[in-house]
Amino acid sequence: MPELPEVETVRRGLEGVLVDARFERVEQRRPDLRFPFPERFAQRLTGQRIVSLARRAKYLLVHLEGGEVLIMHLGMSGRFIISRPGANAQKPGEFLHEAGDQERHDHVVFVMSNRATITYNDARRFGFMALADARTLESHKLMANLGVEPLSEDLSPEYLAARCGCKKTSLKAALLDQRIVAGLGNIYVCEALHRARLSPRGSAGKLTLRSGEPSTGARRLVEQIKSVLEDAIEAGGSTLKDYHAPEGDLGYFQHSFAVYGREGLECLAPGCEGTIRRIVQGGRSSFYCPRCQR
DNA sequence: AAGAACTCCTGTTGGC
DNA sequence: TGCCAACAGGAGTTCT
Repeated sequence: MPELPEVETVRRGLEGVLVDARFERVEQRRPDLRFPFPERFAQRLTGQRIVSLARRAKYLLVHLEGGEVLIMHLGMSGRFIISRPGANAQKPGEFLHEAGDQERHDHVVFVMSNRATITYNDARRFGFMALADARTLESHKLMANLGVEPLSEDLSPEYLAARCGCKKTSLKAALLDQRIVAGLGNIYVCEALHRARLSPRGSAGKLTLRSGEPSTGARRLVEQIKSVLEDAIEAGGSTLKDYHAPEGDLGYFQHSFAVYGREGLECLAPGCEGTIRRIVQGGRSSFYCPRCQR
């Protein structure tokens, strides 16, 4: 589910309860998520103090005092629920059915030294957790092939043109490729392409001029990738289905979608009177306006 | 060897 | 109301 803005929102929500606290008890309720948990997962975390909580692409990176890093990916449906003693006190018998239904997918429970409890819930189990040595984190197989962070200076028109220039694939597929730009997903690729007035069906190679310079489209695209991600983070991410930030706050960027999920509705670009279409690329929906996105 | 198709899993939604 | 197919924010693996 979560793309970069949602993961960043989760990171901010967890930072306050995690950093400087210790894992007092870790309850791993099944042997695997998408992949098996690391060997002795709970034992390796228990007693460790958390030094910092970072994000790389769609990964959360929990730096531990002992030199290991807990790497977590939320997949499509992963979420964290923070609870503190005394908060959300429920009357006996109230909401028991709903609580039980949700608990079915509570796969890991972290009990912290500050009394906060953080529960990882993931219905589809496409998420996963791994442990890595902090000294070699960059070369860990999950990190090694990631492309640039879209909100850093590393994502420039020159970089994007260089990485896409030789590609035969579509612009949509190139932007979803985490080895080129790390952290974009289906929603924000659709939205960034619309803001940049580029069709998802266009070829990635067109971002590069014959001279090797970035095209004007490439310059617009880089600018709009950054702006859509910044706007979404500002809004606390997007809430679809029942996703929410760890403290239960709902993001509201979904109200700002110009194309995603808007098939058949009017294009919101000023002066454009096109109609949003949905096509399938690589088995996934692309929403775009055939009139203003070329 | 790039690019597309397939795969994992469960829940929700929309059409009949 | 019920049933069933289509679809969902990801990405590693397997094909062509």
